[in-house]
Amino acid sequence: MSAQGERPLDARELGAWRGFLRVHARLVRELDRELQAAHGLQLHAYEVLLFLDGAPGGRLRMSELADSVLLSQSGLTRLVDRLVRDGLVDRERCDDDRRGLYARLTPAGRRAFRAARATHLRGVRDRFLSRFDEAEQDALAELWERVEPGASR
Amino acid sequence: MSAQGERPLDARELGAWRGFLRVHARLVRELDRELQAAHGLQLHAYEVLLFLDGAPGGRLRMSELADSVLLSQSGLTRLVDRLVRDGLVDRERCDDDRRGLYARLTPAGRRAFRAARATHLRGVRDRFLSRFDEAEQDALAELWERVEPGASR
DNA sequence: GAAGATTGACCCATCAATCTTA
DNA sequence: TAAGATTGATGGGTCAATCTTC
Repeated sequence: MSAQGERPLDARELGAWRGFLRVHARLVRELDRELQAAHGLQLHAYEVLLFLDGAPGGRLRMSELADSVLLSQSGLTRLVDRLVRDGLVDRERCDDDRRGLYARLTPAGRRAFRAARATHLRGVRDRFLSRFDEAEQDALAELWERVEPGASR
Repeated sequence: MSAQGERPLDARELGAWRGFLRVHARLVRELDRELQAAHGLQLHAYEVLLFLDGAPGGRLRMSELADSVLLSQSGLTRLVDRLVRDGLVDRERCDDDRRGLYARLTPAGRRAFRAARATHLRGVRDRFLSRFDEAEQDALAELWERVEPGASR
């Protein structure tokens, strides 16, 4: 592996690596704009709502959310600030551990998420998933697992 | 495709899509930190140097660079500002079209790139490419092409 | 003292407007 | 009038420091 470090990427390696970067950059940009245009929601905001929607009582601790969303703890705090400002989420002190806070979906947040979901699912399927058959989707997930165990969970 | 939009992602789709997002988020963060720690270079800055290093005369028009790097035109201007400030790049007016500017690698920029390259190549291979055999790398590149023609070029 | 969460300072990226040359 | 590039305003993200509760 030593001198390997010096050899530039060959065409095959470039295709696998740069392709990954380019596809990610374009897809995320497009999905973000699409969500923003249709529902005034950022992609990260959508993900927060998604996890809250799936959680019992529509609420989750800030620290749990931070683990799910691809964002730092403080980044999540700022994002939830905006969601609270927009009335999609509110905060609730934990009863058992008064250091902790829940972020909780409001009825308006639930509606916003449900509306945005159709747009987003269509976007992800049209631009990404529809390009692969089932075996290829499984293969991709398996590759992600190899790079980062738990990534596709 | 219509009602499809409403059906949440199944386990297979989730694995392929969320895995992609998670792996990208972690990899880019780690590679960026690594480059920053070892050479004071940001990942985007590395890419600029990479393209300049490969260009004849070590220089490229700003607009050409913006097409290669995953960055907006103005984002590139700011980044090159910083590289100029750090002495790794300088700017040169085009002779034939005086609206245009070249960004050109300085000797220090060339040295910085060569030094950073070993670190970065090792990082990309260790964390990503080494997880796949040659056939899998080809397969990945082919999948990226399907999502975005030219992505792996 | 450590964990959960927020805040202040700062960096980086984008959009729309602008300036210059073609 | 359009193309190449930069700039001002703004939004969003991170780190390190801080506050509160365990």
